[in-house]
Order: sequence, then structure tokens, then C-alpha cells
Amino acid sequence: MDRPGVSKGETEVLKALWSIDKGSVGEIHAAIAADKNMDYSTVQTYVRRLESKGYLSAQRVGRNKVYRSAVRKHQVVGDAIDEFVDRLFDGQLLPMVRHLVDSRDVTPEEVQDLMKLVKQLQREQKDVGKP
Amino acid sequence: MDRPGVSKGETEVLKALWSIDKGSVGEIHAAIAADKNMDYSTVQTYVRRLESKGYLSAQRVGRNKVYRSAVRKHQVVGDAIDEFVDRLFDGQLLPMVRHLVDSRDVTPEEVQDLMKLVKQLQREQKDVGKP
DNA sequence: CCCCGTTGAGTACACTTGTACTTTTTATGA
DNA sequence: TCATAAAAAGTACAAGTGTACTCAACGGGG
Repeated sequence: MDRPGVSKGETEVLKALWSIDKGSVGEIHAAIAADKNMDYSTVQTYVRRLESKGYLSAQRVGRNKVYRSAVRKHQVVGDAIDEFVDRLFDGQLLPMVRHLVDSRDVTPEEVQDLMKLVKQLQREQKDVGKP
Repeated sequence: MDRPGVSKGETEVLKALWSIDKGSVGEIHAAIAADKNMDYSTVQTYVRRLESKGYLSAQRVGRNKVYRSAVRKHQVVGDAIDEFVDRLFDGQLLPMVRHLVDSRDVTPEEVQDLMKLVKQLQREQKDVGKP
């Protein structure tokens, strides 16, 4: 069940697909084109490669194909994170987060959200094993 | 001043170099070999590539060269993180962290450390502009 | 009914990366 | 002094990636 990794360009396609749920190459292209600057043919290539890697499933509808992601976003993103954290931080979470907040400006809002997140984690851990 | 990115294998070499500060290819190899399984020649290749990309500076000492990193760890890691966060989370910190803590088991110790980290952030932000 | 634009399929090609093998140089100990 | 081991230098090569161009097919609007 483990496929070859997703490249940078392919990731763009997957993100677009997740955002529109399903669509033809043209629709995927439209969902990307906004910010990035990716040729239709390039998207086509990425789609083809993703399909052959098993990340997309296609369904014929008349003359065209409708693609949808065959993997959950959570899964793909999680795998990418794992690999990244392994590569740079030997799998350790804390140094990673420290670097994150350390190297970029964190806004007060973000700090608040972080705090909420951590508090929630604490609560979850207290609840372990309780009804 | 912006060099081509560092590949996965090259990152291993850089990490080894940061850990021993400086060394010959042999010493770098020794600093890696422990866990990973990287041939001496492979390390040689990575070193050569890193040098030509401008990440290493070399200094001749007798028959061999002593290499050291020409870039600070913080810089390289920071760049990698930025690119990664951009690629998967459109540059947004919070979704990234949420996913991080969400997708892997966080130990109680890690939660405590996270809490410390966030509290420190809060303190820092209160101090902005004060003597 | 036919042309045109949208799709899909096939092909291209240079650059990067992982992974090494081979050849050359050189200091060093027998 | 000369062989040897270690390091450096050069070469190799397949797979993956970014980035597209070309051509064929087909379906809908004029």
C-alpha cells in the first residue's frame, strides 16, 4: 500500500483536487492557475503521473475523465510531515516546533491559537482511560 | 546569495558536518555511517555537490581536504521549513502545528514542553517595546 | 454537417538525485 | 625506496522531476 512519494508539482495538483473534490484536468488546472503559474500540459502530466502512482482514481464521463483523489489529505500530509521531521529533526517534534515559532514571526493571534491547542492536548491527556 | 536547495542525501552530510564542526570526507562518513547506510563514495559525491552549490568550504591540509559548512544550520533548516510549510500549508503556521500534534502521538512531556514554549512566546510578546 | 476548441494520449528533454565504480595521487611505514 | 592504503578526482547511469509540445479524437454550436 505504499506508493512512491508525491513530488512538489504533484502536490499542487492534489491540493487542488482536494479543494474541488473532483474534476477534469481542465478543472484542476483552473483550481490551481490562480496563484501558481502552471501550464495546462504540465497539470496533465502531473495528473497522469499521480494516477500511475495510485494517488488518483479516474472515472470516464463521456469524452473526458473525472479525477478524484484516492488518498485522504490527512494521510498524504502526514506522510510528508513524518518524512520531513525525520530528515531534519531525527523525528523529534519539539525541536521542529521550536524552530517553527523561532524562525518566523508569530503573531499574537497565532500564539493564542497555539495556547488553545496545547490546552486541548492537556485535557485530552487527562482524559485518557476515563469514560 | 540563494543557492540551489539541499537534497535529502546532502542534508545528511550537512547534519553530520554540523555535528563534528569540520572534517574530511572520511570523518564525515564516519559521523553518518552509524545509523544510515551510506557508502563512502556516496558521501564523497554529496560533499562534492554541496561544495559546488556553495554550502561547504574546503581547506587543504596535507593530502586531504577539511570541509566545514559555509552556512548556518539555522539558515538551512529555516529555509527547508519555509518551503515545506509553503508547499503543504500555504505558508500558514497553525495548520501545520495542528497537523503535527494531531497526526503523531504526543507524549505528556512533549505537551509540557510545548506549554513552556508557548508561555515563553506570550512573555516575549508582552515585552515588545518595553525596556 | 462540419469546424473548432477542449481533452486525452503520446513523446521529449534537460536537470537533479541516489548510488556507486574506477583511476589517480600521495603520504607513510616496512 | 617502494608498495600500500587512504583520500581525491573523474565517470556512470537509471530513476525521478519540471516543463512542455504535438497529434489525434470527439462532441457541441453555428
